[in-house]
Amino acid sequence: MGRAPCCSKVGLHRGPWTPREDNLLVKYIQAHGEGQWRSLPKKAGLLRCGKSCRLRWMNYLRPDIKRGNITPDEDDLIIRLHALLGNRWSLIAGRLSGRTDNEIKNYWNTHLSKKLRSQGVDPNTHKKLSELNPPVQKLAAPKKRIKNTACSNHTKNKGKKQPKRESGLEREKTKIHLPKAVRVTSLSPSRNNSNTSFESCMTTASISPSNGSAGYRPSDRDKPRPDSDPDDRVGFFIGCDAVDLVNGSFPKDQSNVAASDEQLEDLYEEYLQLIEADNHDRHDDHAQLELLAESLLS
DNA sequence: AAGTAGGTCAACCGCCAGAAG
DNA sequence: GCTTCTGGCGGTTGACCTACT
Repeated sequence: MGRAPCCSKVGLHRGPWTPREDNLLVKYIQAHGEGQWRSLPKKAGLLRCGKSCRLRWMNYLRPDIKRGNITPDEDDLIIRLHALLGNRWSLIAGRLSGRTDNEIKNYWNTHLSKKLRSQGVDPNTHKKLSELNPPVQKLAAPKKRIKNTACSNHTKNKGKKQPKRESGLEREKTKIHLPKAVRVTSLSPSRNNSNTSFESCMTTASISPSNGSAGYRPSDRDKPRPDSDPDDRVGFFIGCDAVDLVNGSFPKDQSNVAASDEQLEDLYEEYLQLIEADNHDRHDDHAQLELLAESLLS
């Protein structure tokens, strides 16, 4: 059955988003919530494909997104999750609060795979290259550039397909710093449910610890993959992440759970402790991660 | 200073599963 | 039960950036 394109591309804007478009999208979602992506552009006054709007929101404009500054702990977690889950970027991103699958995927492709190669590890199999095919090691890319990663992501609007480069000031304008939020309501129990409004996301925004790294898990991403068990709804909150990593199990019914701010902060603390403990006890955690992977993939 | 090669990452594409009609 | 629609995912692209020559 042929599938109609998600939208007619005729007359629609493509390429990098302008600050104005971002603004329109954010304002619309603030007012009406996420969802209904197909009709959203028209209602919001955007000449964009709904899919493009969704992507822009999910990967860039969402208030709970943490951009750049991927910590060594996150590095390590990504590598180990990749070893267990493979290229299941959304699942991996789901274990890292505020990170998007796109960011993780890009980060993997541009940094981590090279890092692994330079360590003599095949990024696909996570096995020693020497065990697989010794000559391949020469593929390890030499680090030529010293990059200021502190602002590598969100301070640059590296417009794609832009006819002309924006000035530094102009680029800066597209940087949108919205308060981080923690979503505690499940998205889209049904397609017509627009209760997952921006407001509902924002009402719990204050629970993020001041370091700004706690928070929301992209709930939709937790939707079981087609090839995974229906019960594999992974942790809905970052706190659940901690629980998951520690126990290798998930709360049975998360869909309607709304943790209190205090609970979430506690759970986040637990998460941080886990990361710290991880440095001391990799073997135990690896076993826990394997349990996690099994539960995700079974 | 100019040219080049390679890195980065936002955005796009095609496909799929599940919901809705 | 079938068709269509919608949202989501992973892979890929390509404009832009920047270190190097």
